[in-house]
Amino acid sequence: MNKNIYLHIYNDYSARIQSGQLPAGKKLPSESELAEAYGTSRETVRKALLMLSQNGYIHKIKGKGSFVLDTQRMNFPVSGLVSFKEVSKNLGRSVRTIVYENGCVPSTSEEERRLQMKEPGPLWKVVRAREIDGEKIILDKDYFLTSYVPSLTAETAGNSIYAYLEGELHLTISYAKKEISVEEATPEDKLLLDLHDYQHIVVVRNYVHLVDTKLFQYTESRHRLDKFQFVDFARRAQSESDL
Amino acid sequence: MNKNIYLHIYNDYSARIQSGQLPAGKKLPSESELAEAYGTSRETVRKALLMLSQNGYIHKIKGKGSFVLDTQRMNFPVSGLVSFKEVSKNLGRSVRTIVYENGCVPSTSEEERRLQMKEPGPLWKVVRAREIDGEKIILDKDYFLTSYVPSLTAETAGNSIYAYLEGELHLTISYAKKEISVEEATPEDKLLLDLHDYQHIVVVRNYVHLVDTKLFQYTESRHRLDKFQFVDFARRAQSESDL
DNA sequence: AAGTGGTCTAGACCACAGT
DNA sequence: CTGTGGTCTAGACCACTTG
Repeated sequence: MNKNIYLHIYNDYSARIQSGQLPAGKKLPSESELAEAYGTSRETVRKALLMLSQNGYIHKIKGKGSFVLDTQRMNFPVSGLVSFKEVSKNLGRSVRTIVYENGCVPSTSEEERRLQMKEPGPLWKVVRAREIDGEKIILDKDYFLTSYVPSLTAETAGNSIYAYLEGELHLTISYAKKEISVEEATPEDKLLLDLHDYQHIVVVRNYVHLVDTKLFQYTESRHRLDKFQFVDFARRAQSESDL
Repeated sequence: MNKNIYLHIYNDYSARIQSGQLPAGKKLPSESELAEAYGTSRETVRKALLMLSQNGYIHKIKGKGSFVLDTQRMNFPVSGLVSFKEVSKNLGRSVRTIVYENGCVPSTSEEERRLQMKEPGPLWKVVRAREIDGEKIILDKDYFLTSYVPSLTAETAGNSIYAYLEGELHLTISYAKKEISVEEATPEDKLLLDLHDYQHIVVVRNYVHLVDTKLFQYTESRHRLDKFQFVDFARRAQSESDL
């Protein structure tokens, strides 16, 4: 068992910090001590600590040590890909998913542009509303290239599509670009969501790429203004030329 | 000259990729080749490639190599700290800064909460509007703990505060938490910005920490709805327990 | 001076791609 | 089989912090 020791260390400490077992400000063992404790080398420990640092769990200070950050106040480090992050900020609420549409459709010109399609073709389209505490707050519109995702069952659409893509189809998602903007609410928004009198809506566009760098999914997540929140944790760049 | 070789490699390649000299899809030399070319070891090369990958410049595929990503379409990798990122999405526009307020004020209870102050005290407060193409689009409200920033000149407030903090005061910014939400426009927003008839405003709250993990600055950036855009580049997490 | 993290080395073995 | 990136090792020297 000498594989992915750094992930093991990372999981150990991220769990202990998230659970509050290690409180904010607490000093971690030194890198040498951790190396010995896990029976590994210092560089491997450093790899785990780098990840903890980049994900907002700890903070390293040269000459002093590594310290637990206040993750409670941080909510949690976002900038992630995982689908429901924006929603599940406050857990312990009743969440329900309503599937409005789930099937294969011909592409529109806008969808071709979003998915960088060279010519019109079929798309798998899923439209779902997320209901929280009895109000339909979020409209999720997902588009998949049929070459990767031939079809989705209604049951899958009602649950986590990501789990299906990775677990069943073995598609490996690699990276994504996310754009957040505010736009005028469309008639569709007003029809499918409980928008009250809001005239605008927060649009989160997600362009999802596979390991072969191919764009395979485009997702539009449309949030009611008052319920939207996005949290981002950012470290200062080390390089000068990074703008 | 054997220090920060990995930064050197990173700067070389990020520059070449941003300039378009290395086009999207181009394969980089292998890690061994790069190690020899730069007269260093493979692990050092890997450190540079990891940074390039995390900042959205390249993409690594096991068994195949490292490939340049389409950074044009990416706009640029955000999740940064640099102040004007949200604004400067489209460059080449006339941008002007109007300083409304720049001085020391007693703290309000909300400000004490934002800055985690235990008791009331003086704050350095800067209020500025950003005018783009003749319209005041963004209202920036910055608060600094006077223990770190005793004062700012009007000239500094008109330019980049960050450059002053790091260059002159030698404060090293380490990390920040950013929160994006949409709120009702205040009378102050309507007075100081060209809001048209928009009743809501996008609020970006920034909590900035120094290397000693102390929170020293709180910034509120209030954007007119229609001009707001946030772009984020996210890599898929390697760990399972990351939610 | 002792302890800490930051950087670097020169190897090694593995898993995966392509031939 | 060869070449690629992914992981790991057991050292080394440096810069910084603290006593």
